[in-house]
Amino acid sequence: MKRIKIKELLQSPRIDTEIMVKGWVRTKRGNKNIAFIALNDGSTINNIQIVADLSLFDEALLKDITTGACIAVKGTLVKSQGQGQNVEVVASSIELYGKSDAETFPLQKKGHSMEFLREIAYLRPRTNTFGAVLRMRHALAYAIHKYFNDKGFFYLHTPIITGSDAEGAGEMFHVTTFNLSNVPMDKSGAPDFSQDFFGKPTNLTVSGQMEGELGALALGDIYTFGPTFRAENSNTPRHLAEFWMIEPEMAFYDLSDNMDLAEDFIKYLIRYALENCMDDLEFLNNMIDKGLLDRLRFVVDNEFVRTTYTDAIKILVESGKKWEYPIGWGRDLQAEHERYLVEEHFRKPVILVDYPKEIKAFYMKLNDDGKTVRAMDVLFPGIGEIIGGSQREENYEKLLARIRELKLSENDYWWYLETRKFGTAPHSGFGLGFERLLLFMTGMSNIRDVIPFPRTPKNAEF
RNA sequence: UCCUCAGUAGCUCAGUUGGUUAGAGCGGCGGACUGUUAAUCCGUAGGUCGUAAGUUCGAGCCUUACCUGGGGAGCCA
Repeated sequence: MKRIKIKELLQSPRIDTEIMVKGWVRTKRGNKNIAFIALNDGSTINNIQIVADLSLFDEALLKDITTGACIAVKGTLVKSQGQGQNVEVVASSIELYGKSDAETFPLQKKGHSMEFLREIAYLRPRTNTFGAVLRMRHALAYAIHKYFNDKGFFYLHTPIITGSDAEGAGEMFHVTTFNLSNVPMDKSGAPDFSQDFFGKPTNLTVSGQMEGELGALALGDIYTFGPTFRAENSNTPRHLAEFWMIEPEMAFYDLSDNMDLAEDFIKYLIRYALENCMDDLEFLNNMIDKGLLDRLRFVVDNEFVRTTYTDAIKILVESGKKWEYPIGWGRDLQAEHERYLVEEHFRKPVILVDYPKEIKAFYMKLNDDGKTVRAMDVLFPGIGEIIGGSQREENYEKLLARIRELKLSENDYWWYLETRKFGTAPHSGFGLGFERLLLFMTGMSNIRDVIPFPRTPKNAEF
């Protein structure tokens, strides 16, 4: 007999048919005559109730059916006599695949703290919460590919190992095959990378944007979706050393087109989740964050506010509030400022544009005022900046001038500059941190709990 | 990296001005119960109080250092 997934079983239950389900025991209750087993196979957050008449089964077998054990059950699907579920399986035979010693199995029927579950990351996908989060993570990854594919974007695979310093965006992990206790040195006493695997210093990528731009200037619209790495000693609920990033890059898009895409993209993803992940969203709404569904619907139903950095500064000054960090034109906005704009002043997602060039990256297109660049940050309630992007500087001379102004190495960017020599074009793009998106979409509060195996300073277990 | 709070049973926690033998709930184990829903009821085992040093007649409690974790900040996505 072929196994049926619990999700399918519950979606279109065929009463009085013989079926077989396989999964892991969540709970077992009952008395001397009858046992009720809540079985979950990961296909859905919902369990199927297995009813076992104790007189039909070996006592030793039933004793081994404990929380966490894996079993295969054949039986008849019937309407449930009890409250709490519509259908249940009256078992005719049970096969035990894997025992789960009750004294040492760490998961209980009751809830655990997120901190404890993080220590048993090899088992936490068996919990309702992590099952829901991981199913949503999959659904949104799929929705991202579907969104871009349907719009004619091409998925570009940018390198994980790079020889360039990208935009100087933070500390990088070195990639080397050197024996670290015996590194070859050159005459000046520095490591001699000409003897290393790639013949030069290499790192794990911090962004696929620059390679993405090359793709956009050939294929039109591209996106990347892959792992990125930051070796910064950031110990916060919003940072990972290894995280996944989505970076679309579009030829012929100006900043306004870029904003339109970013807003449409995020709303599409939320709508996709509301239409396809409701079981998991309802669970998360009940158990993790009571405001989750309202907040998701609110974002879908409202236009994002678009305003300039300069106007935002004005609003912050005129608010009359006392700030821990000073406000002033030319200073970057701190978390407290962004939160005020999003959560108190506008009470909506906000897109800020036209930042001072001094506080943004060299590749952003200079505005006519000569002081600001065509940058955009999308700010969300709770998590702050969820998207950062810009129109890119496509003019060779201006780009080169910025690189020199900031005393960056021209050699490092030679290939990036070449694209501005041969058929340059206006283009734009943005980056979205996948786990930050998941924080918003699931209501989880720590980024370590929306990725299966988090990598953070001092933590690379599993 | 900085600030701050915490670390006591498998889990979540309580533990009085420093004082004899460190407690509870849940979970586990044993038992009861004719359909349970985080079942219920009775019983029971389970501890190097994060690590190291110090103060003291005496430390879970006070001091110092370190380790680990939470929250906030910076950097950022």
